[in-house]
Amino acid sequence: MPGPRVAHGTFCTENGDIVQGALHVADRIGRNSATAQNGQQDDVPGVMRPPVLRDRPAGAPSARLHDNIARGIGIRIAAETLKPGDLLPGEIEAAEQFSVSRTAYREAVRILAAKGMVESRTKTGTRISPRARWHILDPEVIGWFLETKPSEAFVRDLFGVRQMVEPHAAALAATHHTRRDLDAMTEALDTMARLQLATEEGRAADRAFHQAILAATGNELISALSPTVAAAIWWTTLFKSRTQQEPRDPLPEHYAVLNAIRSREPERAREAMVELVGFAFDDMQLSLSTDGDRLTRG
Amino acid sequence: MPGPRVAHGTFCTENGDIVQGALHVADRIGRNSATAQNGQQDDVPGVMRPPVLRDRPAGAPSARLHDNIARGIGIRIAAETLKPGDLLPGEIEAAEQFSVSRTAYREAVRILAAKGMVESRTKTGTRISPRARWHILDPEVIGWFLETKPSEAFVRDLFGVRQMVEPHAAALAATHHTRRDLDAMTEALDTMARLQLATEEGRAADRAFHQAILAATGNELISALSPTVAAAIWWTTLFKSRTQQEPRDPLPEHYAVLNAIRSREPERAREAMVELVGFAFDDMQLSLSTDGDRLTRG
DNA sequence: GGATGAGATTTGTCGGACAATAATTCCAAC
DNA sequence: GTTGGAATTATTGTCCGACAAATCTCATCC
Repeated sequence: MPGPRVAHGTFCTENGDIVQGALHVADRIGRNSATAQNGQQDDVPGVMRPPVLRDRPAGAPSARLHDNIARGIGIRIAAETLKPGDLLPGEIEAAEQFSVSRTAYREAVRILAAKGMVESRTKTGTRISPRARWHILDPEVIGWFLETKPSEAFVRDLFGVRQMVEPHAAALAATHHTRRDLDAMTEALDTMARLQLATEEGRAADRAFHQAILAATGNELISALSPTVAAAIWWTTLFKSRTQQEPRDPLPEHYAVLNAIRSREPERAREAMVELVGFAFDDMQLSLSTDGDRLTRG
Repeated sequence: MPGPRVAHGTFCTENGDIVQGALHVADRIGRNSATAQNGQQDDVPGVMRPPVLRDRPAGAPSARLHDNIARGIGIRIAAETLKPGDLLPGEIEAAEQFSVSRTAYREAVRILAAKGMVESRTKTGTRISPRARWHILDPEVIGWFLETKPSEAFVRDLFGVRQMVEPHAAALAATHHTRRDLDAMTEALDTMARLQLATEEGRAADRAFHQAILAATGNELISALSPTVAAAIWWTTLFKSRTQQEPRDPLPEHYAVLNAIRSREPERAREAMVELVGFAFDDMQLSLSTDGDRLTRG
């Protein structure tokens, strides 16, 4: 084998860049001892707290090796530490870097492949797929994008989806909603009013409100966009509460939407939602312009 | 172990239903001999031809065991042969039914889990997730749904997405499109005009046209809805060409959209697309009402 | 110069083993 | 009888080592 082989413990990008030790997920400090230490925080450099896009109730099965590895690689792909076209190390070497068996590493790769982010071929190896193939609407993938500081373009795209989806969904919800849907919206909005957006619970209620609207469309495909919408909301509300000293009260717009839906007026619901998303869009742009790169601070 | 144990070669649903031998994917007739026989058709009962939602050029890596198994189970879930809450057999038993190793079967399960369709827990086993958790916008999942006769509700939901996405996208494309985008749209439409929708190539050009519009929005999240839109188009055009003796010429609406986008008139593009989707919606409902259950015929 | 074949490298698959986890059962104590 | 807790046990999670299959590379031959 001629030519200088890449040193152990490194990832090699297509351009020849070397990512030093970029890939080691929470070394499993002695697999026999220390079962009690539930290391929640996987230390990925420069990440924000994991967004709660989907509430896993109690038994969080996130302790599985392959899930953690898939997440670790997925975040690095989202953060463009690993770029499309880059080749991952061979399975034996990669497994060693993560200190896991080849089996576990392979299952992680299967997860990433299922999300369109990598592609494996014999002899060729496993390489990062072109961005257009990523299943970027996949809840977990979106979560990985939010783990690092998302690009401005990504945040704008997220809001592009909101602007497209939510007014339409509000109109549909106005005509299609059931009693149960309305209850969910009402309860979510009441909790949001009670707890405000300063608390994580309050923000969760905000997301739940919007999710309830998508669900009320009666269209399960539209409802499947909830995580995407939630991601946009999560991002905005997080930074709004950080950057604005006196954030505008978002409740009036929300109740306007709810009331229009309750009284089954599609057009009014659409318009109210357009206005709500418009306000959120302004907040988002404010966050983008003012916040700079303070995003990664603990 | 008291009580009658489920016989070998069966899947057991939650209600106690037994699915006889429902799960055997293309038994790999002697893994040493007969490499030449590329068994393209996985024999799943009552399926239509696999839709070409994403064109895999040449090296179709579909020969992999875990992909086939994931696909087989995914289709059965989509077809509701396996229902949410149902428990899959244990890994050893399931692997035996597919005549593969536990490793290969497990990788298949990881794929399905990555798409939100199953959930594995120790001791509990692997069970089908509630429908709301399925990543139903995932291209492969949509493909699995189209493999069997989709429910009317699903087809309507697909069109609900078209009605929401495409007019908005057309308007965005009118303002955001680049020269390259316009070329792609024009070429696709010209091919469609030349080959008509009777040929698969012509239908592919139709899908390519709509995909180009989504891409021209410049929003990669909206663009990620291409497979969903394509699925709706695929379904309609397939049955329109079967059921209608003299299908209406779809080209005028298409060129109306293209011209509006080319001249950068968002509102006109939106309206033209509303009309186009409206026509398609009518065709879809016609197919649903007239075609009945002739769908699965070879 | 192009086609062809041998070799080497990488993923794909196999089989068996043990660990970790949690549902179940059973026993004991109240 | 009920409740609490410990032992049992079934199931997934992980590891290891080996071989098969595919295909890229390169040398060879026509």
